[in-house]
Amino acid sequence: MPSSPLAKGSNRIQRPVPLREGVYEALLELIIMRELQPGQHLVESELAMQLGVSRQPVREALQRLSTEGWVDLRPGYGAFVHTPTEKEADQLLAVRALLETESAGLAAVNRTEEGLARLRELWDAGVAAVEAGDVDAVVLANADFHMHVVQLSDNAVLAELAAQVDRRVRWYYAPVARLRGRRSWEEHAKLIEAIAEGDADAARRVMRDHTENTRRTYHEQVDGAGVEAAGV
Amino acid sequence: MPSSPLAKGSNRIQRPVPLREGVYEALLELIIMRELQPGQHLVESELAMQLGVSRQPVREALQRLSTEGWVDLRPGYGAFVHTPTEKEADQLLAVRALLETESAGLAAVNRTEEGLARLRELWDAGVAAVEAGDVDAVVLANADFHMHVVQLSDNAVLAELAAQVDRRVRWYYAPVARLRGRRSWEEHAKLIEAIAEGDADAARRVMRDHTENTRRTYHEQVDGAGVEAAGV
DNA sequence: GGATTGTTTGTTGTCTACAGTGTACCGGTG
DNA sequence: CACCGGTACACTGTAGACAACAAACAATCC
Repeated sequence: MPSSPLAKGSNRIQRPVPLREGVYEALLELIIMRELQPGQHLVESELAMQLGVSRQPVREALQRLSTEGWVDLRPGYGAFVHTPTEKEADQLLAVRALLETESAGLAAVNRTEEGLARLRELWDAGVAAVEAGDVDAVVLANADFHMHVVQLSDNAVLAELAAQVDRRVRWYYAPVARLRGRRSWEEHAKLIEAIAEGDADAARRVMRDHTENTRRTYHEQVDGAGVEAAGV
Repeated sequence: MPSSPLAKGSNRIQRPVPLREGVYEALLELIIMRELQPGQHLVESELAMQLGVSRQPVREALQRLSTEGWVDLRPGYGAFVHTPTEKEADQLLAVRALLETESAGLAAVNRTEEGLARLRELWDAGVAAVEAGDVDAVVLANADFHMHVVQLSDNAVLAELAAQVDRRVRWYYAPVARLRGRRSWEEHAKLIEAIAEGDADAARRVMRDHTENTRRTYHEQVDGAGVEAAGV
C-alpha cells in the first residue's frame, strides 16, 4: 500500500466544485467589471435562470458576496450591488497603504530566495505588459505583484485582509492603473531592492510612498484635475 | 402630512429579522464560547432541529460564518468549526496591534466630545466591573472600549477590519483578559488622555504598547510560563 | 386631476423532497 | 484473521413548492 501509485492525495479524483462557488465567481467578476452596476437589484430568480441553476446556490453566493462587501442584502427587498462612495474609496486606500506598508516591512524580514525570484518574474511580466501597451495585463500584473509582496510577509491574516481590501480597491483604481504604468514599475523595482537587502525600513518607506501615490492619483482623477497619474 | 404622528421613520414597524441572522448569532456565540469545539463537525440537519428551523437558514448562516473564518466548509463533507493555531493567534494579534495602533492615532485626530464622553463612560464601566470581580463583564467592557476607539478613527473600513480581527482574537485571549484586568484599564486611561489631547503620536505609542502587552501575555499563557498577565 | 383603496404581479425567505456521495458495518472468502 | 465487496444509513447540494411581503397598476372616490 505505501508504494501504490494511487496513494498520493494529488491523484485523488477531484470532486465537483459546488455550484455556489461558480455562481460566486461569475457574479463577482460581473460586479468588478461593472457589468452589474452599483445599486443594481440582483434578482435571485433571474440570476438563477441566466446561470442555469436553481435559486439556492445563487442565494448562497449572494450571502458570501454580502459578507465580503460586494453586495448589500436588504431583508425582504433583496440583494443590491454595493454602491461605493468616495469616502469609502479613500478609507480603503488608506487601509491598503497601512496593510501593504506593514507587509513590505515583514517581507524584507521574512523573504526567501524563491519568493524574490518570483517577485522579479512578476516585475518582468509587468514591464513587458507596459511596453506592449496591454493595459489589462498591466492592471493584472500590478495586482499579482502586490499580492506576492503581501504573501512574502508570512502573515496569513495580514495577507487575507490585504486581499480583501485589494479586491475592493480594484473598483476604484483600475482606470488609474492604466495611466503611466511605467512609473509605478520603477517604484516596484525599488521595493524589490529593499526587500532583497532585508531593509525593512526602506521597504516600508517605498511602499508607503507608492500606495500614497495611488491615493493621491485617485483623488486627482476623481476631481478631474489631471491625467498626471503618479502610479499604482 | 409633515406633522403626522406616524411620519417619523423611528415609528416604523420593524420587519422580522430573517431566521438566518438569528441562526448566525446563535452559532457564533456557541463557537466563541467554545460550546462548539474547534474541529467539530456542524451537521446542518442537527443544528436545524436544535434551533427549530429548516436547513436553509442554517446553510446561509454557515456560509457567512465560513466567509468570516469561524467555520471551514468542505464541499461534500460539511461544515467544521475552524481550528485556530498558535501561529494564527500570533498573526491575529500582530494585525490587531497594527490596526488598533493606527486607529488610536486617527481617533486622536478625529475625536469628538461625545465620543470622548462615551469612551470615559466605557472606562468607568470597565473599572467598576474589575472592582466587582465580574470577570465576564470585564471581558465585554474591554471589547466595547476597544471598538469605540476604533470607531473614533472615522475610518469605517478600518473599523470593519478591526472588528473582524477582534472577534477572532477573542477566542484566544478571553482567558487572558480575566487576569489582572486592572492594569489594562490603567493603560486605557493613558490612551483616553492622549486622544483627548489630540496627541496622535502618544495615542499610537500607548496603543502599540498595550496591544503588544496582550500579545506577550498570550504567549506566556500558552507556554504556561506564568500568570503575570500584563493586560489586554 | 389627485388621492385612496383594492388587486395583481414579482420577489424573498423558508420548508420539503430528491439525488448523489461518503462512511460505517456486515457477510463472505482466502 | 485480514481483506474485499455490497448494503444501509447519514449527510450534503440542489431543486421545487409555498407563504408572506413589497411594489406596481388599475379602479374608484372626492
